[in-house]
Amino acid sequence: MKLEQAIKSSKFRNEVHKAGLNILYTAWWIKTLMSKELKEYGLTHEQYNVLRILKGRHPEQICVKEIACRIIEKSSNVPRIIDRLETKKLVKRTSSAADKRETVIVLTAAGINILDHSTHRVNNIMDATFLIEEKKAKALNDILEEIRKYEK
Amino acid sequence: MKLEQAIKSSKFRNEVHKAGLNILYTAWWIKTLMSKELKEYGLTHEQYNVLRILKGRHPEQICVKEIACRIIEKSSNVPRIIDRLETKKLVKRTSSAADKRETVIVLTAAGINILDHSTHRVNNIMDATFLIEEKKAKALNDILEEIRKYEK
DNA sequence: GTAAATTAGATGTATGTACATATATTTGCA
DNA sequence: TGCAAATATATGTACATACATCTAATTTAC
Repeated sequence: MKLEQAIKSSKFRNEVHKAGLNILYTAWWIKTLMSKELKEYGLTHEQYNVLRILKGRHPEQICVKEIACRIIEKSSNVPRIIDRLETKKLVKRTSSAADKRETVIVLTAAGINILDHSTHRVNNIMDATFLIEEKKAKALNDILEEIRKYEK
Repeated sequence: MKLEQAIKSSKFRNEVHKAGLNILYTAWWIKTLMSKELKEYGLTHEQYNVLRILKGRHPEQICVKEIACRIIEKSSNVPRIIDRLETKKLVKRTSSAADKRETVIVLTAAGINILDHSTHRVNNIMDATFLIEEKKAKALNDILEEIRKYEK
């Protein structure tokens, strides 16, 4: 869908301004698409993101800070997301022996299981919806990274 | 900044998968950038978005449903955002005479004033940061709209 | 002409974001 | 060595999101 239709507006200062809004709208659209698939597993998009990060290092335990620096939305409150994953017994939280300030987290068997199934579903929906050539995806990645070139 | 650095990960299924994460990360980055500027005016990104929509039709009054269909994040709870704008006396809320189910909203003088100043600031920061050619922005817009082609 | 269905908006709840502050632990240096 | 600064995480608060439910008003359908 064209952005003009999606937000019922056609007044943009220029293509660059439109691009900003288009990125925000597309991000909302992707999150909504993923969240619909994750709902069946009782997971939110953010909980899924944390589980994926844990999977990347499994069976190693990783600390809260390390999850925080890998998460997409940097201002997420990681301890709170872990609270909910712990309640659902998808992760186990332990105080680190090496540094008692740290809390280390590890996936449980149930966590691995739910992640495997939900990842399969999420990948399928994305592959079926995100229908662009690798070449265009590469061009998109290059432009996004050029935009963020002066990131502080 | 490269996405690999931003999320400390370099394992993507393919360029298309990376593009999805890159869009999500860039959207977070843009919102954070804008929110920093808006903070000075005591506005959140979402409140700003609603004020902009009202400005687009000013001095006409528009109803809650119409704001909702123009907003970027479609699942926003518009009545609640309006609550906060009303408390700050930036908008006025009235029951519609034509259809008493509707609530119509209009910007106050204070609302117009704060919007003018904050828009100036937001546009400046975006122009100074989003440094890409119109041509590339156009290419970006085309690819994003191709991704959303099969939007339900 | 009235009852049922639809629509607009308000409100409730769980979760997340953004940011400030508190607590415990570790580090670094005088 | 001892104490201030830094670090890791937890917790508190205001606001937003996602979604369900409720109420009032309007439309429709018979």
